[in-house]
Amino acid sequence: MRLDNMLLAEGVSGPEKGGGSAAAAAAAAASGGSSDNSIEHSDYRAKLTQIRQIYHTELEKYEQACNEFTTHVMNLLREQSRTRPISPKEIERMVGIIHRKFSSIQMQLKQSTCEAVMILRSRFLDARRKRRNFSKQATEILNEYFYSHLSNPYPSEEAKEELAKKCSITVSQVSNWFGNKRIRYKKNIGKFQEEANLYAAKTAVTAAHAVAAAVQNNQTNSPTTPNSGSSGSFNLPNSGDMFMNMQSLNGDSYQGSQVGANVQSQVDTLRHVINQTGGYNDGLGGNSLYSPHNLNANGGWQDATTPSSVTSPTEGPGSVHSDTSN
DNA sequence: GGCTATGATTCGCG
DNA sequence: CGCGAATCATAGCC
Repeated sequence: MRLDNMLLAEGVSGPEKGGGSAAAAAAAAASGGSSDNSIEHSDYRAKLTQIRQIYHTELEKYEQACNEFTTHVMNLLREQSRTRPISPKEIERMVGIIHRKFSSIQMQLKQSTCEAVMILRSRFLDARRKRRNFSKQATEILNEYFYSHLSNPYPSEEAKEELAKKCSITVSQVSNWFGNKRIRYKKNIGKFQEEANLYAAKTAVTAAHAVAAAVQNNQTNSPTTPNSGSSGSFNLPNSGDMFMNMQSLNGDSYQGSQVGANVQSQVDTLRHVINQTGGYNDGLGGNSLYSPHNLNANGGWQDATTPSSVTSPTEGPGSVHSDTSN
């Protein structure tokens, strides 16, 4: 019945140890997915093997006991047959009773084995149980990308792969990370300000000089439209660089012509840097070009359409307590 | 032990 | 299908 099927599927019953491990591996692979983490799987397999061994030894024991008991009863009946007549029917009936009893015991064994397997599966296959924080290096790389693409923190499939490779995590983990990051950043920009500054400064070191000229040009050329500088509306137009959109690839592989494409993101970087240098932190007044507050206001990707519960418990994101280090 | 940070999952939406 | 939002469950810190 069903128990049998399940045990067979899990590689517990069925072929013995020789092919058993293969069956177990197949089961693990089938349920777990790809050959992602061999460590987990080998662990899982080991545990499964253990269960299988217990199951088989118990099963054997029961069978043996059943046989012994049957022969014992038979002997008893034979002895009794000397004193009273015993029909073959009666013997058959006795044997039947014994077998039924033992098979019900076997049933219980199977059931408990199934339970054990289920627990094992939930323990090992539920990824949430084995959550591990990414390495410091990995989060650093991810953060670098995130903050240097703050205007559009949606890495392309290629970029995700690249990041995944760099961080030695899977692409879906990268997606998860960015999903979490975006939402958590948006939820409380103030909390991430420090981090943003940190990474912005870090990337700025490498990127700023490459783009600074371009940005300055951009700004000096259009002093009348500060909003264009604020670049808040990343989600939309971005007109220019949308067409060239090549900001992905490696995040910082710019070949001459790409500079334009990267300007947008670099503006973010610079904004943070400027912020850090304490230039505009008092901009709360309203015309602060680069305050994240402003950024928030003009509907970027983090356009918080639901200000309801946010009401930043901390000070507003605008009040960046820049450590006035300069 | 409670708290926060964080990775993963789930669900609804377009 | 990718994303946002809510949620779960563990890690790590005090």
